[in-house]
Parts: sequence; structure tokens; C-alpha cells
Amino acid sequence: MAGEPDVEEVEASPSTREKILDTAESLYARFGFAGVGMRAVAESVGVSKSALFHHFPSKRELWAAVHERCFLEFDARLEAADAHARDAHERLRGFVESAIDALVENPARAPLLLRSLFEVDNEEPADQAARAVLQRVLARVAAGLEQGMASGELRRAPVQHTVQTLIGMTVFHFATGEFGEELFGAPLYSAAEIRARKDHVIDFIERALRASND
Amino acid sequence: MAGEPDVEEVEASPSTREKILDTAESLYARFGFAGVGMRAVAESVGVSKSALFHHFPSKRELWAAVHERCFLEFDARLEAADAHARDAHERLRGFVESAIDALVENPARAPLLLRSLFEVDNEEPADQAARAVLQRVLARVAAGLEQGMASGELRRAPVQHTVQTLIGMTVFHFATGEFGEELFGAPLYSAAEIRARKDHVIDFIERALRASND
DNA sequence: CTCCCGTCCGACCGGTCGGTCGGTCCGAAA
DNA sequence: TTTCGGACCGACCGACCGGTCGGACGGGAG
Repeated sequence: MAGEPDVEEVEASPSTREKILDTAESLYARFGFAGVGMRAVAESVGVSKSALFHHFPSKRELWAAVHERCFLEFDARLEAADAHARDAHERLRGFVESAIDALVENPARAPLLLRSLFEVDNEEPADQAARAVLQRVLARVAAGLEQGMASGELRRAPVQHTVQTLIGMTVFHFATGEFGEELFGAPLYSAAEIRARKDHVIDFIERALRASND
Repeated sequence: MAGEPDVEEVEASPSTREKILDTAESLYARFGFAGVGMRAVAESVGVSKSALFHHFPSKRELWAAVHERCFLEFDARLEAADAHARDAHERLRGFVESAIDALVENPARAPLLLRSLFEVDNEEPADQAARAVLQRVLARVAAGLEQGMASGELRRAPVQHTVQTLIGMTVFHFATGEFGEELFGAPLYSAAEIRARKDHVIDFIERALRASND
């Protein structure tokens, strides 16, 4: 078996496969890998379980495909923000705005992203394509910070720690779901709350990262 | 409330019950509620599955007991930090230091805490005692921030958003596990990395929250 | 000694898990 | 008209799930 199994690129009838991914995304976000059976996905999509195994060779591959699609969306958004930015502060703001845009566009994404970080049977080959995309996203953010610090626009700070902080501030907040809503007393995903979170994050990091002689 | 079912306070032989909680804690942290069977817990502890059901009436109650114990530990730590603090900045630093101390003392706690936020079949009565403890922890942090802002020691900022940010900066970082380690190229839970994270978080939030005329 | 109660065990229950298999249907190619 | 392959289905498999049950063991009280 020399050839890679290239499971992803069959380009089947877009409708069913995409519906499966959408459904599985929200179910996995809520209940995790082990918490969602193929029967539940199939029933929720409205097809038979066999149809799922026709489109995805195993449960693990479905999980991986859901994650990869999600990460690719982030990558595209951040790449666009990166390209349009004309200085480090604008780039930082663009990262936050577009990352949060990507998160709120589909409420499953924040919990899904969090799960991907610790709900992983490592060395699982199926997950590694998605892993690589996620690495690329993080590397892009790190590079943006690095560049801003090198040019003096941003204060010198440990880049990796700052990346972790940025993810924590954005993803974590929108992953808290019902718990966060009862903490705030307002729906996390309303337009007003989204704007408030963006403003808070941008304000917070600009204060924390602005050059001392600003 | 007349007769609470008081499942927790049977005060059985501390050894087995505590070993069950320890084992379940690390397993739940890695694989989530649905990902850990009672057989797996029993085998890992070294007792029979029936012994588990002798100490905990159901899987859900075991899950809840693990979480409640974890949150109580946080509550105790933060309460101590709160009591010893003499001004708002010291209180903030104390919160961060002791929260991270609690996180790193047992690597299962960060992922466990994250899971508790979105891996919840809401209205599950078994979880509500643990929920209440977690609410208390968050309320304590919020009160500390509020007080510092009222006294002018801290800049006025949205309290709930700041709480979310603090949790994100601390818990999220230590929940990234193996993924974070390959991002940093160093073990997350080494003494040096723990110190670095604490310093980063404290530096970050003090810059972001210090009063403008500081 | 007997009795009892907390601790723990092996065997078992109905149900669900991921995954397989044989087969049907249907539109495009020949 | 026949053929063929992708999309999809119902039935089924062995393994495993959470939970129950009757009983074994042991130490302290009477």
C-alpha cells in the first residue's frame, strides 16, 4: 500500500458530506469525541449510519475532518487579516477581530478548538493533518507579534506566552457557553456582547503590549 | 432544605475512596466524562467495578465528586490569598500565584476545569453542588477586582470580562498539555516554566489594569 | 461464640458502541 | 439496452457500557 489513503479529497456530492460535517461539528463541540456516537450523528443528519461510513472511513477520521475544516477557516481569516495590516497594532487588532468573527460565526468552534488541545489520543495519525493547520495558525500569530516587537512597535514580551494569552482571552471566553452566560447575565453571542468582548480584548492587550515610551 | 442526601460525607475508609477520586480525576481530565468507563476507573485503581458503585451511587456522582473536590481546593487557595492581601495589586498577584499553584499541583486540574465549563448536561442535579463552589470561586475573584477598581487602585474595566480573561490566561495555558509543550519546546509543568507563566500573567494584567495616573 | 455491618467481589442484565456486509437505487457512459 | 459505480440502506457482529445482585470476607460489639 504505497499511496496515501487521501480520504479527504473524494469531492462527493457536497450536500450530504457537508451536512455530516456541520452536524458532527456541533455534536462534538457539546459532547466530545467519546460522547457522540455515529448513530447520533446519522440520526441528526437524517441519513443512515452506513452513509456516514461511506463518506468517512472511521469515527476518528470524521473527528479529524471536522477539526481540519474548522482550523482551515481560522487560517484563512487570519491570513487575510495579516495581509491587510499595515502596522503591528493594526495587525494585532485584526487578529483579534477576525479570530472572534470566526468563533462567533459558529458557536461550536470555540469548544471544538479547546477540545482539540487536550482531547487527543496523541500519535493518532488521523488527527495530524488538522494538527498541522493549527500549528500554522499559531505560527502566524507568533510571527506577527515577533515582527511588532522587532520593529519596536510592541513592547518586548515572551512571544509564546503572549500567544497562549491571546488564545485564552478569545477562545476560552466563547467556549464557556451557558456557564458564561449565567455569569454575564447576557447571551455570549449577541452582537452587543461580541462587540464588548472584542473591545475588552483589544484594549487589554494594547495596554499590556504597548511600547513603554508610547 | 430538610434531608440532603449527603452523599459526600460518609467518611469511609479514606484510602480507597480517595484513590478512586484521584484516578478518576486524571482519567476524566484526559478523556472526558463519556470517554472513561467505570471499568477503566476500577481497573486503574485496582479494585472491582462493584467497589466503585459501593462508594459512589452512579457514574455521574463520581464525576461530580471529582469536580467538587477540585473546586474546593481552588476555593481554599483563593480564600487564603484573599485574606492575606493588603491592597488590590497584592490581591491580584496572590490570586494568580495561588490559582497557578493549585493548577500545577495536579496536572489534571486545568483540563478538568475547562471541561466542567462546557461538558455539562445542564440541570444535572448531581453537578450542582460542584457548580455552586465554582460560582463562589469566580465571585471571589470578581469581588477582588471590583474592590480594587472602587478604591482607584485599579483602572475601571468590565469586571466579568476581566475575570474571563484571568481564567483564560491561567487555566487555558496549563490545559494545553502536550500541545502546549511542543509549542514551547519545554515541559509546561517544570518549575522554570511555571515561574515564567506566573511572571507573564502578573506582568500582563498589571500593565492592563494599572490606574492611568500610575 | 454469634451477629452484624462496611468493604469488596464475580457474574450477570439490557442496551449501545464502532464497524461490516450484502444489497438496492439511480444517473451517466457504452 | 446493458453496464457500472457512487450514494445509500437495514441487518447484523463482537465488544463494551452503566448498573444490579447475591454473596464472601473480616473485624468489632454483644
